[in-house]
Amino acid sequence: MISTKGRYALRVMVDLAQRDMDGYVPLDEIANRQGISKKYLEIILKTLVAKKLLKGMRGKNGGYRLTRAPKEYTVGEILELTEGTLASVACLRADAEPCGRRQECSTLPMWVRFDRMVHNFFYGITLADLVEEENGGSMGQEK
Amino acid sequence: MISTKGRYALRVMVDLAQRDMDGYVPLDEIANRQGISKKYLEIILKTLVAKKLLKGMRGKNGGYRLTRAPKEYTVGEILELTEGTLASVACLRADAEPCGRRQECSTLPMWVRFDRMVHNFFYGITLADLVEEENGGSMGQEK
DNA sequence: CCTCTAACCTTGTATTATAATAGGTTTATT
DNA sequence: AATAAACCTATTATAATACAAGGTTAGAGG
Repeated sequence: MISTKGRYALRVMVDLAQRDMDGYVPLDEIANRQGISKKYLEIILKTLVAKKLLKGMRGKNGGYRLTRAPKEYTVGEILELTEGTLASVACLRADAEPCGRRQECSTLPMWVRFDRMVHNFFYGITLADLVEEENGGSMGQEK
Repeated sequence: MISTKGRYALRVMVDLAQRDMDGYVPLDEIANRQGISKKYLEIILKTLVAKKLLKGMRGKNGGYRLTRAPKEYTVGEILELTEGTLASVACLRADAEPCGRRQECSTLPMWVRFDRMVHNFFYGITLADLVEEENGGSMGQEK
């Protein structure tokens, strides 16, 4: 399950993508609009700033803004960053200790296929897609 | 992330599917073969027995066995049962309290699509598929 | 009938993650 | 100088995960 961390991060990114690029949007405003705890959001945004997905500006007229165009962000990178990993099982995490049952595991091939599918799904969607979708665009080609 | 509960359950089910249908396989044997804590497995198998995916038999020559043919089990039902839900986000769980932001949520449509994809993936694989896969069968049509 | 085996049942517990809250410090702007 | 807002450090309540311990019940075989 994707936790609130990743989901909130995504919603904030879409929120920022919707209010243009010029000017900073203060956390207070985002938190109120999205109905998310201000203090909790602060923690989440700190990560996004650290990883350069957002730029933070202090003082009056300060706030946060995107560092790239919406279509240059994939949902995958945002989730992976905030959730720590997108891996569906522990043994497929990047930091996993090698599993001795790799060769004989009856389920590993399935998990690998699943992981690939998930990765392709999330890395195939950009922030711009989500903004459009909300504006009534029929983003996708269900498959 | 799928926890050990679901992953172990799956591995046990495949294990049982491999040792034919006649006779019961004791937990001790499964736990040793799979390298899983016996006591923890007990808890997991209890659920599977309660939901009639397995039959348990006490006493000498007792153990566990499948109640159906391997191809009559989907991976989806096994995971959903042991994990509690397959939903990728809290607001899509069956027991979720209705979210007031449903209409305006910029990410919900994406989560719905993702959920559908995950559901189709896991409900499209049977125990029999996993057994074959392990025996060198090239189960699938990568897409 | 007695013993053994193995499922079943109840309880406890260490560790970790989640989802925050509280309060102080620094840096821009007016 | 005052104010706004990001930034930083620490704490915490709740829940889930992944077990472990020990006792109870029900079949099978001698």
